[in-house]
Amino acid sequence: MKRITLKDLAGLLGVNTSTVSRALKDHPDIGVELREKIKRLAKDLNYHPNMMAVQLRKQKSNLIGLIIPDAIMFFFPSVIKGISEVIQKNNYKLLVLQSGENLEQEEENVRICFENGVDGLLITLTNQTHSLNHLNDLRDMNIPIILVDKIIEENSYDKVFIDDQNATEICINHLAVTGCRRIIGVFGNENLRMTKSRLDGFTVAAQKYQLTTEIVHADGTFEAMKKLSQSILKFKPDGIFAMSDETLAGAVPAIKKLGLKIPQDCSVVAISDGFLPQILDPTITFLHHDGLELGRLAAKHLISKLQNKENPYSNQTIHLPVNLEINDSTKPWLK
Amino acid sequence: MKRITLKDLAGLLGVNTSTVSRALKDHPDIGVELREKIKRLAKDLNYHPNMMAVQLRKQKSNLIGLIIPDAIMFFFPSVIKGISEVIQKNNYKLLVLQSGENLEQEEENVRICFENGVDGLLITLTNQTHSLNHLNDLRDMNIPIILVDKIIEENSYDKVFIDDQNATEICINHLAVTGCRRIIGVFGNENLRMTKSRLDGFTVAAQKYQLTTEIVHADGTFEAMKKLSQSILKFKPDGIFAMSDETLAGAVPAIKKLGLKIPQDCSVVAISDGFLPQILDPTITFLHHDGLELGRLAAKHLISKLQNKENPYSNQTIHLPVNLEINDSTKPWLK
DNA sequence: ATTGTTTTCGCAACCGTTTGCTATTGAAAA
DNA sequence: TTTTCAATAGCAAACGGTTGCGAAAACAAT
Repeated sequence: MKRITLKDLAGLLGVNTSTVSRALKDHPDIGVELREKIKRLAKDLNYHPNMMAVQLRKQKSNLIGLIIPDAIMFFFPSVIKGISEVIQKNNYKLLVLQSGENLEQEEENVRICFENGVDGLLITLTNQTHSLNHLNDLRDMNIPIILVDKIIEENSYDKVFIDDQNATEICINHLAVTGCRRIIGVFGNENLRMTKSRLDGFTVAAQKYQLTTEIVHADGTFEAMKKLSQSILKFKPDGIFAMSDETLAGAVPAIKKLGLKIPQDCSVVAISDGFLPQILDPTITFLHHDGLELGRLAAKHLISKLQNKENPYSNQTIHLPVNLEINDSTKPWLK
Repeated sequence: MKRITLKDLAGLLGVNTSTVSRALKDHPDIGVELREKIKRLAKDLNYHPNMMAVQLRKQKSNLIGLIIPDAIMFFFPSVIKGISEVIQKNNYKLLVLQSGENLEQEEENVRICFENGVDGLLITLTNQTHSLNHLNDLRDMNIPIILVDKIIEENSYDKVFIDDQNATEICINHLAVTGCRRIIGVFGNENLRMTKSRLDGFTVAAQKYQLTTEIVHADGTFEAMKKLSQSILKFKPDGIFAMSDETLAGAVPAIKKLGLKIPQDCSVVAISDGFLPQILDPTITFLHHDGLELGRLAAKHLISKLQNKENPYSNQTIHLPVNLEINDSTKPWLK
């Protein structure tokens, strides 16, 4: 079956397509009587506008591009959900592109966004992205772009992410005030800005509380587990900080395997999206790096830029508020 | 900055837009010399075709709609990833719409897909969806639609999901051959087709092995935990089957709380996407309901329909192959 | 009766590409 | 020299809407 078009409706009623177009959007130029007749027919024939045509004419796609490294990692599903929620509520549509931690794919994805005329872009950079030149085309067109979560410093785009240094300080603070003096920090890939910032927070807080510390860098869960095991044996910590879900997932088994009890023998605090710490036994105190809220915040910020036609590149840094979820004995996720 | 168009290029070179259009796609009608000149200019000026126009003209969007209840639930992130992978590899784009387990939102999302001229649709129905009438518009246009994972029986659309009954039988079989005789099955919302099928499998296998069984229905993790706790006290099982991640997440804490050891006092087997069973302590044997593969399979099926212009509504049922991951003592996810 | 003002609707251009057909060449074949 | 035929490039319609402007008719004011 062919799609019903404005022309079809116009032909059937012997009026001009422009009249139909206006009638359907309640333009006052069209008489009430005719207007109703047109709307009735449109409904009867189940007319739906062809958005490709609308978009072309209006030069607006109502499409938002979302480029992420990997839809499956701990954090991103919630981010997608948060973004999608806000986007849909504002009559935008979400084009989801995965880069698979691959810079070339990311560039390709940006190109796809450009060609499809996205009105705005939300992008979480891959770990390999060290320049933002591939965003230039979109920038030239004044299309708002927001860097989400994984960002790089040298740029003038808006960014939405948590204050990594502060978040880490809060975690270490908690360890310190609950009595820990010897703390191991488990960190991810040391080339990432995120890792560096959290490392900074770790160092600052450690100095403040005069803690004895040790640092473990690990790429991925398994490496974290192996390296931490050795480190624990040598260093004999009474507290461990995991900077991410990936490292936490390695840290907890390592601790258990050595026969240490959490938190009696060794406290654990992590920065996490929240699922893992509450599923582990025992549950772990964590600083909530809330993907859902981060997604919502980023999307809202983008939408407001779009609607208020603000300067698309205001170079703002928006920090997601964080809070510590003390979780040593309860399972609030079961509530 | 304005976007460079074919017209711009044509104007600059004093040729017709059709010439430029053909040159850029290596049409033999255009002389090699001119063709190269055009391509060079296009590259220099960083020309990108406007897909909205292309789509309108070609009446093809290369867009695939994905409608899911909730992007954050255990299973769906992997499904999204699998689909996205295959879709991108075939030069399609993914429009992701969430229904939030809400039928009206689902209908709205279908409408959005229709208006945006998706070339195909992948849809995981909400729990409230009991009819497929809202798909009629797309069906009338001969747009291929594939039901993924959550399906309903009464329809003639293609479906991709696991053989729930068989999967359950495999799980119960494993419990039986490892010596369990008294088994509790923990099931989700009893109105869902998926629950019914898994219940059927449970019953069939229980009969086959002459097991004594008990059934618990629970909506959500917390309810599963509460109901199962009581049930365990009364029934004294030596094996527990959880039909989903949601129920499993309730079952394991319930068992532990009663002081029972897994698997010494009570074996546990679940149908699961795989993350949770491998994160729990101890790790749980599970039948892998693989979202990643399911997504890939569904997407591939859709793409092949699109490319081969097959009958869009062949009413096929495609079952994802399943396999049991015996996981009582190892943590393969750390490998 | 004339002029002015609304109301109601049509005309046609436009958004950026694609594509069937035609027109203009120059060279090979007759 | 005339005919034939490629090779090359242009013309214009089409995709399905939107929108500025003008036209006709109806009504009010003078």
